[in-house]
Amino acid sequence: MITSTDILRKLDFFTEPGLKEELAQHGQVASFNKGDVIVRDGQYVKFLPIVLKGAIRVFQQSEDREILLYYVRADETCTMSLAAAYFNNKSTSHGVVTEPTDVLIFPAGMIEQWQLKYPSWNRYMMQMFRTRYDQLINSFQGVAFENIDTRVMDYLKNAARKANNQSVTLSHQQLADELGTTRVVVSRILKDYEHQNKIRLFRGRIELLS
Amino acid sequence: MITSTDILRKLDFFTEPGLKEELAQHGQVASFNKGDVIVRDGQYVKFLPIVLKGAIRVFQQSEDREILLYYVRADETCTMSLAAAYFNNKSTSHGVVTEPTDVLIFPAGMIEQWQLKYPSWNRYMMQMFRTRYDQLINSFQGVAFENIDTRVMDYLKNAARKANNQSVTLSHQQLADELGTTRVVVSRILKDYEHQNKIRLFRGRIELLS
DNA sequence: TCAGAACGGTATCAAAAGATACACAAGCAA
DNA sequence: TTGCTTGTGTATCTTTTGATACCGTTCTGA
Repeated sequence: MITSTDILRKLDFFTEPGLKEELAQHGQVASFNKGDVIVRDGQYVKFLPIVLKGAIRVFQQSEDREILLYYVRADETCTMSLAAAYFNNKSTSHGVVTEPTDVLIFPAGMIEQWQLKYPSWNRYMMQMFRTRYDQLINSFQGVAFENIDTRVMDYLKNAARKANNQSVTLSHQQLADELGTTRVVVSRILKDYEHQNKIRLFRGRIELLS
Repeated sequence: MITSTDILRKLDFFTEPGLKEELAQHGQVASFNKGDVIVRDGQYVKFLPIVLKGAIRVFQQSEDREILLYYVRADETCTMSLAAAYFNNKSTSHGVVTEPTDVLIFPAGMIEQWQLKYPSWNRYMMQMFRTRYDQLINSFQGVAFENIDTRVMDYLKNAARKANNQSVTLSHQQLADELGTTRVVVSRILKDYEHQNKIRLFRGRIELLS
């Protein structure tokens, strides 16, 4: 079980003691399992989450297509929720937990109060907005200018680097979803890469060579 | 000539008298002409601009391609500059004036101070971040899921609506740049639309019918 | 152990969009 | 006027990607 002491130790980029106290006081820890839906399109956002452990996949959906915005990982918050909560708007995206996840949630109203009191809170928000925006630009650049084979390889290398492991556990379908294309296309490209000895394919797993 | 009184009257979503005073005190009005470069990739951002009149085109460039992020128009600020200024980073994008433009600029350092003093300043920043992010998602959706012919028509309708005019002054090349494609493709599509009696083409001008 | 789901391989076809090339017209400056 | 630049029309060809269909394999739960 996570205690408030843990929280204070963990979120140490919040430097003001007062802010830490408020985080512990107004915040509540909630745990979720893979598949749990944290935010839904059309729902009002009353609480802002900061992920302590795990990951939330945030995406938008329109008919059959979906567009991946970002993952919220440890120490991060969801800027879509932040904006929606701040303006008391409905969410325009979905947030789904992809692995066992602990989240610190607190009432939307705190956001505005903390802005006026705690510089490190402002830094945090600015940092989050900037990171998300950069990420989105990156994805955009990818979709606009790179061929899918390149994007597949970029994704794999990135995933391998993050996991610190040459082996990426992922099905072709999942990979297709991440890149906004179809399974057949991904399978085709992966097979090519395998023939070029750049990767090796297993069921549900892709291994990077070199 | 724009006076400080003008500024106070214009930016009336800044509700605190103190903030208005500071805007007038620390801010300077600068005028630019079409083609002037306000921000350059790689440059440090020491001043934050708020556009009073006109428009700045903000985009990123990589080799031959460019990606349009947004236009900064009256009452708006450039979130890329805002983030860069706040963190004392170099800019990663270009800002070019596309029509005669007046800008209120003030030192980057004010941003953090105002966050702690003026709620309406915080609202303003949040609003800008949200708007830019939504716009980028929209463009992304377009590029990812719409065919170019649809995007061309969307762009034209949008431009016509904004200008409150069925006639859009724009060359095929410019339109191609906005959409991140090539002139030939745009010409082809426009010709099709003309044959379908949806538009009429002139040199440097496109007229929407219906 | 058996059925069904999830996973992956592959072939065929079609559509979308980029690349290239060339022609001509309109506008502009010397 | 002449020559240069900008804008536009159009044809041809190729590449990339998506759509569809069908197959076998592996895994999992009843």
